[in-house]
Amino acid sequence: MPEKGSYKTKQKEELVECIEDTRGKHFTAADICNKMRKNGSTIGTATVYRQLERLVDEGVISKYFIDESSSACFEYMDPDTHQKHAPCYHCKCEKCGKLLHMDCSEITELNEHLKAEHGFTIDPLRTVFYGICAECADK
Amino acid sequence: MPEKGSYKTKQKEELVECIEDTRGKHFTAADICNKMRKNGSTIGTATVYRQLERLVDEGVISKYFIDESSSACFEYMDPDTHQKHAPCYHCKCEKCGKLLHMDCSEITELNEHLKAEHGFTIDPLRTVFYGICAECADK
DNA sequence: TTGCGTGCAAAGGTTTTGCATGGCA
DNA sequence: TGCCATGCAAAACCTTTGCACGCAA
Repeated sequence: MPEKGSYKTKQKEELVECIEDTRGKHFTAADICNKMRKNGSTIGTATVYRQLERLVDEGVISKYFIDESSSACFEYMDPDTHQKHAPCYHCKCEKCGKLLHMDCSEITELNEHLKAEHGFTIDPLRTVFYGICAECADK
Repeated sequence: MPEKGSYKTKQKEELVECIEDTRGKHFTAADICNKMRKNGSTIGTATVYRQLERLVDEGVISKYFIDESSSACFEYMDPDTHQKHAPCYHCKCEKCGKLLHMDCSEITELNEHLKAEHGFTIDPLRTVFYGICAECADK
Protein backbone atom coordinates (compact mmCIF):
# COMPACT_ATOMS: atom_id res chain seq x y z
CA MET A 1 0.00 0.00 0.00
CA PRO A 2 1.34 3.41 -0.94
CA GLU A 3 1.87 6.03 1.72
CA LYS A 4 1.66 9.78 1.95
CA GLY A 5 4.06 11.62 -0.32
CA SER A 6 4.79 8.56 -2.41
CA TYR A 7 3.29 9.86 -5.63
CA LYS A 8 5.27 11.96 -8.05
CA THR A 9 3.12 14.69 -9.54
CA LYS A 10 3.68 17.55 -11.92
CA GLN A 11 2.78 20.12 -9.27
CA LYS A 12 5.20 18.66 -6.76
CA GLU A 13 8.05 18.71 -9.27
CA GLU A 14 7.35 22.24 -10.42
CA LEU A 15 7.12 23.47 -6.86
CA VAL A 16 10.45 21.93 -5.87
CA GLU A 17 12.05 23.43 -8.97
CA CYS A 18 10.62 26.80 -8.14
CA ILE A 19 11.98 26.58 -4.61
CA GLU A 20 15.44 25.46 -5.63
CA ASP A 21 15.47 28.49 -7.85
CA THR A 22 15.09 30.90 -4.92
CA ARG A 23 18.81 30.66 -4.07
CA GLY A 24 19.23 31.89 -0.58
CA LYS A 25 16.19 34.12 -0.46
CA HIS A 26 13.24 33.51 1.77
CA PHE A 27 9.71 33.39 0.42
CA THR A 28 6.10 33.08 1.54
CA ALA A 29 3.44 30.67 0.39
CA ALA A 30 1.85 33.50 -1.60
CA ASP A 31 5.19 34.23 -3.31
CA ILE A 32 5.34 30.66 -4.54
CA CYS A 33 1.78 30.77 -5.81
CA ASN A 34 2.42 33.94 -7.78
CA LYS A 35 5.74 32.80 -9.14
CA MET A 36 4.42 29.44 -10.27
CA ARG A 37 1.37 30.93 -11.91
CA LYS A 38 3.52 33.40 -13.77
CA ASN A 39 5.43 30.40 -15.06
CA GLY A 40 2.20 28.97 -16.41
CA SER A 41 1.44 26.52 -13.65
CA THR A 42 -2.12 26.20 -12.41
CA ILE A 43 -1.27 24.99 -8.94
CA GLY A 44 -3.83 25.56 -6.22
CA THR A 45 -3.16 27.45 -3.02
CA ALA A 46 -4.03 24.49 -0.84
CA THR A 47 -1.54 22.31 -2.68
CA VAL A 48 1.20 24.86 -2.17
CA TYR A 49 0.54 24.88 1.57
CA ARG A 50 0.36 21.10 1.73
CA GLN A 51 3.59 20.64 -0.19
CA LEU A 52 5.42 23.30 1.80
CA GLU A 53 4.42 21.56 5.00
CA ARG A 54 5.74 18.27 3.67
CA LEU A 55 9.02 19.85 2.62
CA VAL A 56 9.45 21.36 6.07
CA ASP A 57 8.96 17.93 7.62
CA GLU A 58 11.52 16.48 5.27
CA GLY A 59 14.01 19.21 6.14
CA VAL A 60 14.24 20.43 2.55
CA ILE A 61 13.06 23.88 3.53
CA SER A 62 12.78 25.59 6.86
CA LYS A 63 9.99 27.75 8.17
CA TYR A 64 10.19 30.78 10.38
CA PHE A 65 8.58 34.09 11.12
CA ILE A 66 9.61 37.68 10.71
CA ASP A 67 7.88 40.25 12.84
CA GLU A 68 6.71 42.68 10.24
CA SER A 69 5.16 40.09 8.01
CA SER A 70 1.90 38.43 8.93
CA SER A 71 2.72 35.34 6.94
CA ALA A 72 5.22 32.54 7.43
CA CYS A 73 8.60 32.63 5.68
CA PHE A 74 10.24 29.63 4.10
CA GLU A 75 13.75 29.08 2.88
CA TYR A 76 15.39 26.41 0.81
CA MET A 77 18.09 24.53 2.66
CA ASP A 78 20.55 24.10 -0.16
CA PRO A 79 22.34 20.75 0.37
CA ASP A 80 25.59 22.21 -0.99
CA THR A 81 25.60 24.70 1.84
CA HIS A 82 23.96 22.67 4.53
CA GLN A 83 25.09 19.07 4.46
CA LYS A 84 28.74 18.94 3.58
CA HIS A 85 30.01 20.65 6.69
CA ALA A 86 29.23 20.20 10.34
CA PRO A 87 25.75 21.17 11.32
CA CYS A 88 25.10 24.69 10.20
CA TYR A 89 23.06 27.16 12.20
CA HIS A 90 20.90 29.99 11.03
CA CYS A 91 20.87 33.53 12.24
CA LYS A 92 18.01 35.63 11.05
CA CYS A 93 18.30 39.39 11.15
CA GLU A 94 15.07 40.89 12.42
CA LYS A 95 15.72 44.16 10.66
CA CYS A 96 16.82 43.34 7.13
CA GLY A 97 15.58 39.76 7.07
CA LYS A 98 18.93 38.39 5.97
CA LEU A 99 19.63 34.78 6.87
CA LEU A 100 23.21 34.08 7.89
CA HIS A 101 24.65 30.62 7.87
CA MET A 102 27.00 29.96 10.69
CA ASP A 103 29.35 27.09 11.23
CA CYS A 104 30.65 27.79 14.68
CA SER A 105 32.27 25.46 17.18
CA GLU A 106 30.98 27.51 20.09
CA ILE A 107 27.46 26.57 19.17
CA THR A 108 28.45 22.93 19.06
CA GLU A 109 29.84 23.32 22.56
CA LEU A 110 26.60 24.85 23.73
CA ASN A 111 24.73 21.90 22.27
CA GLU A 112 26.85 19.50 24.21
CA HIS A 113 26.32 21.46 27.37
CA LEU A 114 22.56 21.58 26.91
CA LYS A 115 22.49 17.87 26.27
CA ALA A 116 24.72 16.96 29.20
CA GLU A 117 23.35 19.36 31.79
CA HIS A 118 19.79 20.00 30.72
CA GLY A 119 18.99 16.87 28.72
CA PHE A 120 17.87 18.95 25.77
CA THR A 121 19.04 17.92 22.30
CA ILE A 122 18.99 20.79 19.85
CA ASP A 123 17.78 20.24 16.31
CA PRO A 124 20.08 22.42 14.18
CA LEU A 125 17.80 22.34 11.18
CA ARG A 126 14.80 23.70 12.98
CA THR A 127 16.54 26.19 15.25
CA VAL A 128 16.94 29.78 14.13
CA PHE A 129 18.71 32.45 16.12
CA TYR A 130 16.91 35.76 15.84
CA GLY A 131 18.72 39.01 16.34
CA ILE A 132 20.43 41.90 14.64
CA CYS A 133 23.19 41.42 12.10
CA ALA A 134 26.44 43.40 12.04
CA GLU A 135 25.39 45.70 9.22
CA CYS A 136 22.07 46.66 10.75
CA ALA A 137 23.69 47.16 14.15
CA ASP A 138 26.06 49.70 12.64
CA LYS A 139 23.24 51.93 11.59
CA MET B 1 -4.06 68.44 24.72
CA PRO B 2 -3.83 64.87 25.98
CA GLU B 3 -1.90 62.28 24.03
CA LYS B 4 -2.25 58.59 23.30
CA GLY B 5 -2.00 56.37 26.33
CA SER B 6 -2.48 59.23 28.75
CA TYR B 7 -5.79 58.05 30.16
CA LYS B 8 -5.98 55.59 33.02
CA THR B 9 -8.84 53.16 32.50
CA LYS B 10 -10.18 50.19 34.37
CA GLN B 11 -9.50 47.87 31.44
CA LYS B 12 -5.91 48.99 31.15
CA GLU B 13 -5.27 48.43 34.84
CA GLU B 14 -6.90 45.03 34.92
CA LEU B 15 -4.99 43.92 31.86
CA VAL B 16 -1.63 44.91 33.33
CA GLU B 17 -2.51 43.11 36.56
CA CYS B 18 -3.47 40.03 34.62
CA ILE B 19 -0.19 40.08 32.74
CA GLU B 20 1.97 40.60 35.81
CA ASP B 21 0.25 37.55 37.20
CA THR B 22 1.57 35.30 34.42
CA ARG B 23 5.04 35.07 36.00
CA GLY B 24 7.32 33.52 33.49
CA LYS B 25 4.73 31.94 31.27
CA HIS B 26 3.97 33.10 27.78
CA PHE B 27 0.46 33.83 26.62
CA THR B 28 -1.56 34.75 23.57
CA ALA B 29 -4.04 37.55 23.09
CA ALA B 30 -6.84 34.99 23.33
CA ASP B 31 -5.44 33.68 26.64
CA ILE B 32 -5.69 37.15 28.11
CA CYS B 33 -9.24 37.61 26.87
CA ASN B 34 -10.34 34.34 28.44
CA LYS B 35 -8.52 34.89 31.69
CA MET B 36 -9.88 38.40 32.13
CA ARG B 37 -13.41 37.38 31.32
CA LYS B 38 -13.21 34.55 33.84
CA ASN B 39 -12.25 37.19 36.36
CA GLY B 40 -15.42 39.08 35.56
CA SER B 41 -13.98 41.68 33.22
CA THR B 42 -15.90 42.59 30.09
CA ILE B 43 -12.92 43.72 28.06
CA GLY B 44 -13.24 43.60 24.28
CA THR B 45 -10.89 41.72 22.01
CA ALA B 46 -9.85 44.83 20.14
CA THR B 47 -8.87 46.53 23.37
CA VAL B 48 -6.71 43.59 24.37
CA TYR B 49 -4.86 43.77 21.07
CA ARG B 50 -4.49 47.53 21.28
CA GLN B 51 -3.18 47.40 24.82
CA LEU B 52 -0.81 44.52 24.10
CA GLU B 53 0.62 46.48 21.21
CA ARG B 54 1.17 49.46 23.46
CA LEU B 55 2.86 47.32 26.11
CA VAL B 56 5.19 45.83 23.49
CA ASP B 57 6.15 49.34 22.39
CA GLU B 58 6.83 50.29 25.99
CA GLY B 59 8.95 47.18 26.50
CA VAL B 60 6.76 45.86 29.30
CA ILE B 61 6.06 42.68 27.40
CA SER B 62 7.70 41.11 24.39
CA LYS B 63 6.20 39.39 21.41
CA TYR B 64 7.44 36.37 19.53
CA PHE B 65 6.28 33.42 17.50
CA ILE B 66 6.31 29.68 17.91
CA ASP B 67 6.01 27.51 14.87
CA GLU B 68 2.98 25.38 15.52
CA SER B 69 0.90 28.14 16.93
CA SER B 70 -0.61 30.50 14.44
CA SER B 71 -0.96 33.25 16.98
CA ALA B 72 1.60 35.56 18.51
CA CYS B 73 3.05 34.81 21.93
CA PHE B 74 3.63 37.48 24.52
CA GLU B 75 5.65 37.36 27.68
CA TYR B 76 5.86 39.67 30.61
CA MET B 77 9.31 41.12 31.10
CA ASP B 78 9.37 40.94 34.84
CA PRO B 79 11.89 43.58 35.90
CA ASP B 80 13.03 41.34 38.76
CA THR B 81 13.84 38.45 36.46
CA HIS B 82 14.99 40.15 33.34
CA GLN B 83 17.24 42.85 34.58
CA LYS B 84 18.94 41.23 37.51
CA HIS B 85 19.70 37.85 35.99
CA ALA B 86 20.65 36.76 32.54
CA PRO B 87 17.84 36.73 30.00
CA CYS B 88 15.67 33.65 29.78
CA TYR B 89 15.69 31.40 26.71
CA HIS B 90 13.07 29.12 25.26
CA CYS B 91 13.49 25.50 24.31
CA LYS B 92 10.68 23.90 22.40
CA CYS B 93 10.37 20.12 22.33
CA GLU B 94 9.48 18.93 18.86
CA LYS B 95 7.89 15.76 20.19
CA CYS B 96 5.70 16.76 23.10
CA GLY B 97 5.49 20.46 22.27
CA LYS B 98 6.53 21.54 25.73
CA LEU B 99 8.16 24.95 26.05
CA LEU B 100 10.99 25.11 28.56
CA HIS B 101 12.31 28.30 30.03
CA MET B 102 16.02 28.18 30.51
CA ASP B 103 18.24 30.52 32.41
CA CYS B 104 21.69 29.33 31.46
CA SER B 105 24.98 31.16 31.61
CA GLU B 106 26.45 29.08 28.77
CA ILE B 107 23.96 30.60 26.40
CA THR B 108 24.94 34.03 27.57
CA GLU B 109 28.54 33.16 26.78
CA LEU B 110 27.54 32.06 23.31
CA ASN B 111 25.79 35.37 22.83
CA GLU B 112 28.91 37.25 23.73
CA HIS B 113 30.95 35.15 21.36
CA LEU B 114 28.52 35.66 18.49
CA LYS B 115 28.50 39.37 19.11
CA ALA B 116 32.26 39.73 19.42
CA GLU B 117 33.31 37.38 16.63
CA HIS B 118 30.42 37.39 14.22
CA GLY B 119 28.80 40.75 14.93
CA PHE B 120 25.43 39.11 15.49
CA THR B 121 23.36 40.22 18.48
CA ILE B 122 20.91 37.55 19.56
CA ASP B 123 17.43 38.56 20.63
CA PRO B 124 16.76 36.16 23.50
CA LEU B 125 13.02 36.65 23.45
CA ARG B 126 12.57 35.88 19.81
CA THR B 127 14.94 32.97 19.68
CA VAL B 128 13.57 29.51 20.30
CA PHE B 129 15.76 26.41 20.43
CA TYR B 130 14.03 23.46 18.82
CA GLY B 131 14.93 19.94 19.78
CA ILE B 132 14.04 17.00 21.99
CA CYS B 133 13.52 17.38 25.73
CA ALA B 134 14.94 15.00 28.33
CA GLU B 135 11.70 13.12 28.91
CA CYS B 136 11.01 12.46 25.25
CA ALA B 137 14.62 11.43 24.68
CA ASP B 138 14.29 8.76 27.37
CA LYS B 139 11.55 6.98 25.48
C1' DT C 1 -16.22 69.96 27.36
C1' DT C 2 -12.63 67.59 24.85
C1' DG C 3 -10.97 63.81 22.72
C1' DC C 4 -8.92 59.33 24.15
C1' DG C 5 -10.30 54.55 25.13
C1' DT C 6 -13.63 51.11 24.51
C1' DG C 7 -16.75 47.60 22.46
C1' DC C 8 -19.02 45.80 18.76
C1' DA C 9 -19.12 44.27 14.31
C1' DA C 10 -17.14 43.95 10.01
C1' DA C 11 -13.24 43.59 7.18
C1' DG C 12 -8.72 41.77 5.94
C1' DG C 13 -5.36 38.38 5.44
C1' DT C 14 -3.34 33.81 6.03
C1' DT C 15 -3.84 29.03 6.50
C1' DT C 16 -6.67 24.83 6.95
C1' DT C 17 -10.31 21.64 5.74
C1' DG C 18 -14.14 19.04 3.17
C1' DC C 19 -15.23 16.96 -0.79
C1' DA C 20 -15.45 15.55 -5.49
C1' DT C 21 -12.36 14.82 -9.19
C1' DG C 22 -7.97 13.75 -11.41
C1' DG C 23 -3.97 11.08 -12.05
C1' DC C 24 0.03 8.06 -10.49
C1' DA C 25 1.35 3.32 -9.72
C1' DT D 1 -8.22 -0.51 -10.11
C1' DG D 2 -6.81 1.56 -5.61
C1' DC D 3 -6.03 5.49 -3.30
C1' DC D 4 -3.03 9.53 -2.95
C1' DA D 5 -2.82 14.34 -4.66
C1' DT D 6 -5.17 18.21 -6.34
C1' DG D 7 -8.35 22.25 -6.78
C1' DC D 8 -12.04 24.75 -5.51
C1' DA D 9 -14.67 26.87 -2.20
C1' DA D 10 -15.80 27.42 2.32
C1' DA D 11 -14.42 27.58 6.85
C1' DA D 12 -11.45 28.62 10.57
C1' DC D 13 -8.36 31.77 12.69
C1' DC D 14 -6.00 35.69 14.14
C1' DT D 15 -5.65 40.51 13.91
C1' DT D 16 -6.90 45.14 12.42
C1' DT D 17 -10.09 48.85 11.47
C1' DG D 18 -14.39 51.95 11.45
C1' DC D 19 -17.58 54.05 14.11
C1' DA D 20 -20.47 55.59 17.83
C1' DC D 21 -20.53 55.93 22.63
C1' DG D 22 -18.62 56.25 27.33
C1' DC D 23 -15.58 58.12 30.39
C1' DA D 24 -11.15 60.34 32.21
C1' DA D 25 -9.10 64.74 32.75
